[in-house]
Formats: sequence, C-alpha cells, structure tokens
Amino acid sequence: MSRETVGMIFEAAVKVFAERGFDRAKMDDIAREAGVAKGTIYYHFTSKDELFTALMNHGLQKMKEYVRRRMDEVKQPTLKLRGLLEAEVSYLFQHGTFAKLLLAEVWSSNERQYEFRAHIHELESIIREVLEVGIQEGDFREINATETSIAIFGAMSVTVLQEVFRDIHLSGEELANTRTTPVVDMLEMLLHQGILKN
Amino acid sequence: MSRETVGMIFEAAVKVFAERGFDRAKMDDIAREAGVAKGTIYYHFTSKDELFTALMNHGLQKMKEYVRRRMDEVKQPTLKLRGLLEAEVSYLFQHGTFAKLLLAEVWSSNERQYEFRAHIHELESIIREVLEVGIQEGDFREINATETSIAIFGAMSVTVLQEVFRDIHLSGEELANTRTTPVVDMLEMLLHQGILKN
Amino acid sequence: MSRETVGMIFEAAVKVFAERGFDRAKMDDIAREAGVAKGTIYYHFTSKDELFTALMNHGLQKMKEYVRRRMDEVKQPTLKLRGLLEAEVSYLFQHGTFAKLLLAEVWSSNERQYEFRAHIHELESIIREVLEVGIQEGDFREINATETSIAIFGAMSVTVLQEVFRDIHLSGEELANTRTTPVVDMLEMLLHQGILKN
Amino acid sequence: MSRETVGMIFEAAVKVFAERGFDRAKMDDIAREAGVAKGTIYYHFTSKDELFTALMNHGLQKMKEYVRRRMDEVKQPTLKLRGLLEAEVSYLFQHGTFAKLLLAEVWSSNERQYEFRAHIHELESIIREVLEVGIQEGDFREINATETSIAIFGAMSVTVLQEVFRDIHLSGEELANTRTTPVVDMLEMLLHQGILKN
DNA sequence: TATGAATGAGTTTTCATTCAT
DNA sequence: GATGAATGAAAACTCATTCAT
Repeated sequence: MSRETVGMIFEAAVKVFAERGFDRAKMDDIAREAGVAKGTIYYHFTSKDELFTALMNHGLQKMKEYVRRRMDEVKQPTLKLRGLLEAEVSYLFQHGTFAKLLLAEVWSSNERQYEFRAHIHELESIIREVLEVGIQEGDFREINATETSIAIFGAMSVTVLQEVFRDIHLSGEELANTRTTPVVDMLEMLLHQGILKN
Repeated sequence: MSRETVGMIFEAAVKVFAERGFDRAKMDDIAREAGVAKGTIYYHFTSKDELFTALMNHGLQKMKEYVRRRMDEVKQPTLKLRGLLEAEVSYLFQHGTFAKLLLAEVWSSNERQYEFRAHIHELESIIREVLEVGIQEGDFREINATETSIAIFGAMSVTVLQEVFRDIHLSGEELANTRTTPVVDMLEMLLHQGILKN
Repeated sequence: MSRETVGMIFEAAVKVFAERGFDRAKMDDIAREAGVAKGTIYYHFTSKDELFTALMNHGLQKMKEYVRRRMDEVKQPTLKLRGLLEAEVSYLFQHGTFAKLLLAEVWSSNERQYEFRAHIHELESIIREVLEVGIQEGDFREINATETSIAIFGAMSVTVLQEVFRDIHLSGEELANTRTTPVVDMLEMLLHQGILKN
Repeated sequence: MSRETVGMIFEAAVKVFAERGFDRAKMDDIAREAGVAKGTIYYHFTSKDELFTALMNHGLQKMKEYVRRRMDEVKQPTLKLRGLLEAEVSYLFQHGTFAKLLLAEVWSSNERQYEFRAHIHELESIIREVLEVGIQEGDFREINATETSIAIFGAMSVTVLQEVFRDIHLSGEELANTRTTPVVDMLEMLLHQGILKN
C-alpha cells in the first residue's frame, strides 16, 4: 500500500501547493485531498518542507528526463533547439500546476531556494549545451551561451505561464496539444532570426 | 508627520516583503524596521494585504513612469527597443527587491494576482507598442507582437533576476551601473538578429 | 460650545452603545457619529467606562424624574399603579435604545454592574412604595411588596423590550403612542385581578 | 477522549462566559479552566461565537426538556402553571450562570440575537400553551395569552436573576432548595389573584 | 502503517488611551 | 477646547507537528 499512499499524497500535494503556493498550502488540505489522515503524511515525510522539496525534485527530475529523451532523437543543432523548446513547452503545458510552482517558488526567499535554483540551472544548462554545440559547429553566432540560455529559459517559461493562466479552464493535455506548436513557432522565429527585417 | 510615517512604513515594507516574500513577512518586522509601533501600520493600512497591494501598485506605477519617460527620448523603433530594454533592466537592477517581489508574487495564487497581472500586462504592452510601430514602419518582421512582447518580457526579467541573485552582495546602484549594458547587449543581439549565423 | 459638544457625544454614545452593547461599541464610532475627533471625547470623559456610566446615570435619572412627575398627578393607589406603569412603559418605548442598554448591561458582570443595579433598585422602589401605600390603605392584599415589585418590573421591562425588538422599524414616538395603552392594559389586568376566572 | 474533552470545554465555557459575559470572556481563560490548550478548543469549535452558540443551544434545549418533563406530570391548568413556574425557577436557580448569560445576551445586539430570541420565544410558548388550555377549559380569564406569557416570563426571570445576584455566595443547589418555593408562591399569588384585595 | 485529537508558539488584527500641536 | 496620529497591550485565530492508540 505504501507506494500507493505516497503516490496519492504526492498528487494531492502538487495540486494544493500549486493552487495556494507553499506558505498558504495547509497540510490539512493536502491530507483531505489525498484521502489520508494528516499523521500519515508525517509518517512518510518528516516535514512540510521535505514534502515540498521531494515533490519539486521529483518533478524537475521527470522534466529533465523527458526533455533529454526527446532531444536525443534529434542531432542537428538547429533542429535540436526546436526539439528542446518543444519538449519543455509541452511538458510545462501538461504540468501547468508544476510550472506555476516552479516559477513562483524559485524566487521566494528562503533556504529551499538554493536547491531549487540549482535545478533551474540544470534546465538552463541543457539549453546552453545545445547553444555551445551549435556555436562550435558554426550553426550559431558567437553568442554568450550562458546568458543567452537564461534569457531563452525566461522567454519560454514566462510565455507558457501566461498561457496557462489565460486559459485556466483548459486541461494540461488540451493546452499541450493546441498551444505547443504556435508557442514554439514564435520562440523559434524570435530566437533564430530575431525581429529585424533583414 | 503623516507623509513621513507612511513613507517609512513603505520603505520598511518593501525591504521586509522582498527579503521574506508576502507570507513569511511579519508585520512585527515591518514595524520594527520602520521604527513605528505595529498599530501605526494599521492606522494607515487596513491590512497586510492592503499594504502589500499599495506597495506593488506604487512600485509598478513608478516603473512604468520611469520606462515611458526614458523611452520618449528615442524615436527610431530599433533604438526605441534598446531604450526600453535599457530602462527596464536598469530599473529592475536598481530595485532588485521589488523585482524579486514582482516575479515571485505574480504567479502565487490568490486574489491579489489578478490586479498584479494586470500591471504586468501593462509592462508587456509597452513592449508590444514598440514592436507594432516597428512592424508598421517596416523595421521589424511580421511577428505576433503580443506573444513576442511576453517572451521578451520573460527573457529580460528572468535574466535580471538571475543576476540579482548571483551578485547578491552588490547594491542596486552597482548592479545597474555594471550589468545593464552587457545584459542589454545580449538581449538586443538575441532579439534583433537571432542566433542563426546568417 | 462645551454644552453642545458634550450633548452630541451623549446622543452619539447612547445610539452606538445601544446598537452594539458596551464592549462592541468603539470610541471611534461614537466620535464619528458625534462628528467630533476621538480626542475630544477624552477631553470631556476620562474613559469609555466613565462615558457609559455618565450616560446611564443620566438616563436613569431622567427616567426616574419622568416617572415621579407623572405619578404625582395621581393619588389613589390603584390608579397610581396604572400611572406608574404608563409612565415607565411610555418612557422605555420612547427611549428604546436606552431600554435595551438597561436590560442588557445590568446583568453583565463587572464593576459597573453594582452602580447599575442600585439604579434599578430605585426604579423597583418606586413600584414598591406604591404597593406599600396600597397595602396600608387596604386596597392591595398583604403581599411581599419588595419581591412583587421586582416581578412587576420584570414583567413590564421584558414585555416592552420584546415589542421594541419586534417592531424594530417603528420610531420611539410611534411605539409609545400606539403600544403603551395595550401593554399597560394587559399588565394592569394581570396584576390587578390575576388570571383566575373568579 | 473526544466526548470528555468537549465536555470539559463546555463546562469551562459556561463558567467563564457567565462570569465575564461573551465579550470579556477570553478563550485563554476557557482553555485554562478546561485544562486544555487553546488550539484544542478551536479543534472542536470553529470560533468563539460558535462555541457560545453551541453552549446556549445546549443549555436551552436542556432547560426546555426539563420543563416539559416536569410539566407532563400535572394535568389541571391551575396546577400546571405552578408546575411550570416551579420547573423554570428551579432550573434557573440551579444554573444561575446560564440564567445570567440568558438574560444578559438576549438583548445584546448582534447576529447571534436572532437565534437566541427564537429560543426564548419557545420558552414563552410553553407558558402560552398552558394559558390557552386554561382559557379554553374555563379556568382562566379571556386574557391575551401571547402577551401575558411574555410578561410572566419577564416577571419570573428577572425575579430569579435578582436573587441569584443577591445571594451570590450560595450554590445553585442551595438557591434552588431554599428559594424556589417562596418565589413560586409569590408569583403564583400575583398571577392567580392579582394584587387587588377583592 | 495509519490515524486524528491535542498542542502551543506564532501571527494578524483591534481599540482604548495618550499627547503634541 | 479640540484634534487625530501614534501607541502597544490584549485577543482571536492558525497550523505544522507530535504521539498515543
């Protein structure tokens, strides 16, 4: 049963944390949502903080795996960048609650943040690696790969979040299906060629 | 004394809210920081929420004014975009605490968020307007101005935030002086010409 | 101006105290209602408690005077009791807010209560005196005047209060004009002849 | 333990509320008196208001049951009225704290009051029913049963309260044993035959 | 493993009172 | 006499965490 119980707590926690943010989320609500007693959560996690961290680590791990897997299918840098964007955008659309949590809590100031930002850095690193290879192979300009990767991550994540909030009634599945391509098209156009006419 | 008292509370509140985030900020700390009694805050603001909202509205108003003022100095769209970025980046560097608050709390889910996002939309609109003029005048490609402005806002703000966190020991003044130009250069290069080699 | 200011505070205080009860009444509300600054109340009364006590003493004094005056017009004990009831009922109807205050706060437990109950005793004494004269003059039975006067006061005041609450939309004037006679008739019938058929 | 804990909170609450009145009663005191932590009260009752309402509803329910039970033992209207008075007087003497609360808070103005007065009306209704039967069976005069029942309730309750306050050092048990009969005698004499000599 | 009643430190908010002008 | 900004003690309420069952 353990696996199942932990799973239900996880699901409930993502939902409640995303709805309310870390501080306004109550262990009571998570317990109710998960259909277990409050004590049960504490049997599996030592604290609210630990639960949250476990949650985010799990989510980020999954996201990184998903992105890496999808990217390994493509080789050419230009296409690789598109594949990467497609993977991240689609993942965040599918897990909108997780996306909210990600952006809302990275900037919140406390101990947790360090661990968090490390994870974000990893996501940025994936972008950076693609950029570096592209530069080396002569596909991309001699840009600052680190800074540019951060900017790209910002452009991508904020765009996704805006859409998630705008179409709050759509399911993650629907959002991912209908909005991924337009968003990635926009980003690709912007990133590849810039906005200048020639 | 009223003006002065409210001013001190404002300053103290920005600081404490930025250090801890809305939920972890204590009215006690704000009062101590402002050098007034806790009751005094409640004499001027009906609640913690009202104080926070007043604060953010004030900050966003100031930011918008600053940006608009700096932009009116430039006419040509290409240069105008640079002026805009320079203004926003420099403002956020100078008011790093406000910047943190801005990004951390927009995505946090509660009643406040709506008012907030409306302000963010205004900031995005400033970018959008520049894009639209640029498109009309033939300087920019036929891009989707709305979506692109969001992406640009994301790229800009996330980049600034990362730097603020990285160089946490630098004052806003120092950050603005040393980092504005490199960051704007990077963004301009990215946005103008994209990353493709030719 | 002093007389006027104190008068306005008095009026406002009766209203607010009656609406909310002593503890829930705020000095702020009284000040606003009176159209003066909060400090002004403290210039004239040393404390909320003193204001309240002054108020009640004043009200009870007025009531006693009113009752005694109306009663001196009648001589015969039987008619005197009716006159007394008429006076009290009519006064309480006209000053419904005061009546509420009277009954609600006599039983509230704190230091004030002693002074209060002393006043109530005086009101009961007026009844008792009438009963005693009536007994002596052979008009009334050999009843326990003290206890009976309390019972009569209870019957009268609770009846009035019920009507005040029931017809909450009527003005004191209207209530006094339309309800005094029926209520006094009922009480007189009850007290004079009892409910037994013969 | 639940039953016991709630019971202890109830007992403590009646005591503290009666000693201080609703507004001056502190949850801290109730908790101390009950020997539980403050949070425990909030685990069982959502607010001070809810605790108070639960308390009064419980008390009034008990009182009504007690009165109805004792009255069902008597059939003849004249005796029934005495039985009713005996039951109410004796109950209020035994639960003097509850009696104080009852009279002090019915007239205090807030949301609670409506629920309260509804209960009081029920107590008055019990009296009214007895009067109506008595009138129908020819034992009582053709009085207005509704208004008279209110007056009787007022006479009875105010009399009891006065005694409770006068002999503040006596236990409820002692008061009920020694004072019930004299008080009921007085009331019965007054109500049955009135005060006129013939 | 799972439960949920109990805890108490921590927080927001209220409001009578003061006092410099 | 009158003002109203400032105060701070007091109170209600919250909620992560514990622990006996």
